[in-house]
Amino acid sequence: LPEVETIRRGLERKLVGSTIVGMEVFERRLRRPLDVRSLRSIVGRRVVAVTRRAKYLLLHLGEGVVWLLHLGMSGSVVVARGGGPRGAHEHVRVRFDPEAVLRYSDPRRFGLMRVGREAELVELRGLGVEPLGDGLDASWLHRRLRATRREVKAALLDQRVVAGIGNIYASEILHRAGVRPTRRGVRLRRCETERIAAAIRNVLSEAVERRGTSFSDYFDSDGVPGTFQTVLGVFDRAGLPCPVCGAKVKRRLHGGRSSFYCPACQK
DNA sequence: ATATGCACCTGTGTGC
DNA sequence: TGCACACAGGTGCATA
Repeated sequence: LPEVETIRRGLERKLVGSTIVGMEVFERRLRRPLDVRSLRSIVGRRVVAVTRRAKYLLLHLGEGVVWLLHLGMSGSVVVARGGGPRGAHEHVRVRFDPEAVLRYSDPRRFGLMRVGREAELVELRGLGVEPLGDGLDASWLHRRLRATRREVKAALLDQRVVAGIGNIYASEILHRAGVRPTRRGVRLRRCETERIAAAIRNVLSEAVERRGTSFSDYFDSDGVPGTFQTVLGVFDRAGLPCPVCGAKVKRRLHGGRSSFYCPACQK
């Protein structure tokens, strides 16, 4: 979410008020094949607003038409003045007036791009509350987490509960809250769910301020990396000391995804 | 409801 | 240098 929000702000600044004047599709095989005809239908429309829902970007084009983008694991969107040759994994290029070029690249092709009416975008159905909005109230989160026997890390990654927490931030949030990723929701105490609720807001808003976490692929719509990787407490730090207590950070796999935690700070 | 595994892809790092 | 393997920021589906 912090990465997507950073890109949203860049697109808002650069594209609101601009008109789409051209589109080239180089590769249609994303997670779902691109529907080139409906994509091309946005040529001639103007960007009215750029919003975000969970990890989806919505470019509002007037009359209820929305251009929906998801960056998957490795996607990027860069907006610049000029074009240049096609990038190695550049799949779509869109030209705007006044002069701007948006380049959508995605090496792993797990991303998504489609056009539709907002109410009809099935991808947005069933998403949970926005973690930086008003919906994330501590009492509500307590009830939701206590209502499940799942591990709390799995519950935080479930986009139907809180929409937008990814694997980096799930580990960071639980470290900040002092709760092990393997704890069952139903076993959490009130004070713990309160700390989790506060950590969700604090970790995500700090990561937004730092313009996201950059390891290798991610950069914003100016091509600039984020800086949250410099303040990570546990993520990708297996064997290194916990910055809070100095104990060695551990890594474990559940369901094919890594969790990182401090065995001393997190109970 | 939940857990698990796998599928979709390419790139990178590691150990041999 | 080549090779095999594990793993990577996400989501969706099939199966128990």
